[in-house]
Amino acid sequence: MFVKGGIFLKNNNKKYNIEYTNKCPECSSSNLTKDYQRGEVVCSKCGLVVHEDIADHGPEWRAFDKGQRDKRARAGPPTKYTLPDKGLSTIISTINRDSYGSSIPTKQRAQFYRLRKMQKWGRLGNSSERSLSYAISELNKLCSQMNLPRNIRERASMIYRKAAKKNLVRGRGVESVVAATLYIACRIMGLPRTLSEISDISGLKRKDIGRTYRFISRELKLRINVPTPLSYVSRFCSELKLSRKVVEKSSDILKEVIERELISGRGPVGVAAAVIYISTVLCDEKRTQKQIANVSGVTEVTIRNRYKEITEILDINLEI
DNA sequence: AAGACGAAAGTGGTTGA
DNA sequence: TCAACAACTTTCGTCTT
Repeated sequence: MFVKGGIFLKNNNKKYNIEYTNKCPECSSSNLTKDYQRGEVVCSKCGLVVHEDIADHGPEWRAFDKGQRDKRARAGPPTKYTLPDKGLSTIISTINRDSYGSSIPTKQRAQFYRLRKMQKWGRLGNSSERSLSYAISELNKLCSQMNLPRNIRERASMIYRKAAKKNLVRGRGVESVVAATLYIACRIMGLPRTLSEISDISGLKRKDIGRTYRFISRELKLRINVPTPLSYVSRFCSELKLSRKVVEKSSDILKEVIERELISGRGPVGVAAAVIYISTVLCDEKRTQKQIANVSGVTEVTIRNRYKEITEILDINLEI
């Protein structure tokens, strides 16, 4: 056990090791960058995503002197949208002691037992709250299977709450709304996942998730930007175990592609896949179209079509 | 044998009348 | 609401390495 800012971290925790050793397992460079917004630790030398889903253990505010700190400090953890009651509930303790620490007489213990039971019922009593807690457990399942950082989880459940409040879940199935809110949260936080990825893991149909996603974003008037191909590049590259060089090459090519307006109307995932393919060939770290197709979820044909267009217009020669 | 290529037909979403 | 349309997928035969 180690202590950091009053928080105990377990020794066997993988996150702990990475954050504290600060060495890349691939090239053992100590130049790791933490990106709390993306929830990733990236090696600046080789581009390996050393760890995803890092948590920010610090408070969400900053204080510059003792006065400010005292003013802002408060009891308890920050509120969490992933708990059904946002972590704000009062719970009758199971320890049979009063506020002075002396034990409660046996006579009254039965009474406290009944109180606890009734409070439990009351907390998760009505059906909307029960379905909310079901939705959140589904969300947590999905997120951990997809290795998504905490902030996306929080954002997704925030959106789900809004949807539930507006009665948008009814008749749509909790699972598909959960998947859709997760999809939205990923895009808002700049870590887009494709509909196919979420569909594969949740076991729901891509079409259904897509339809629910459009419905929810329209009804809640969410303004969601179209993801740029760039937001997929680093993730796909790290899944393909490609070096930093390829990532940089890809974003260089992508810049030109965007300038020449080669992406209008094209699916961003296909463009990202094609650019990565080109970069792997140019950087002598070639991956087959099939490998790239597998991680990106578009077909080889699409990669071919995109990369033909791109190489033609940008005058890139892939021979030799 | 594996990878790349491209033609052709099919699918699902968007758009505009 | 419906047809036209572009992007993308699936399938498959052919060529190259």
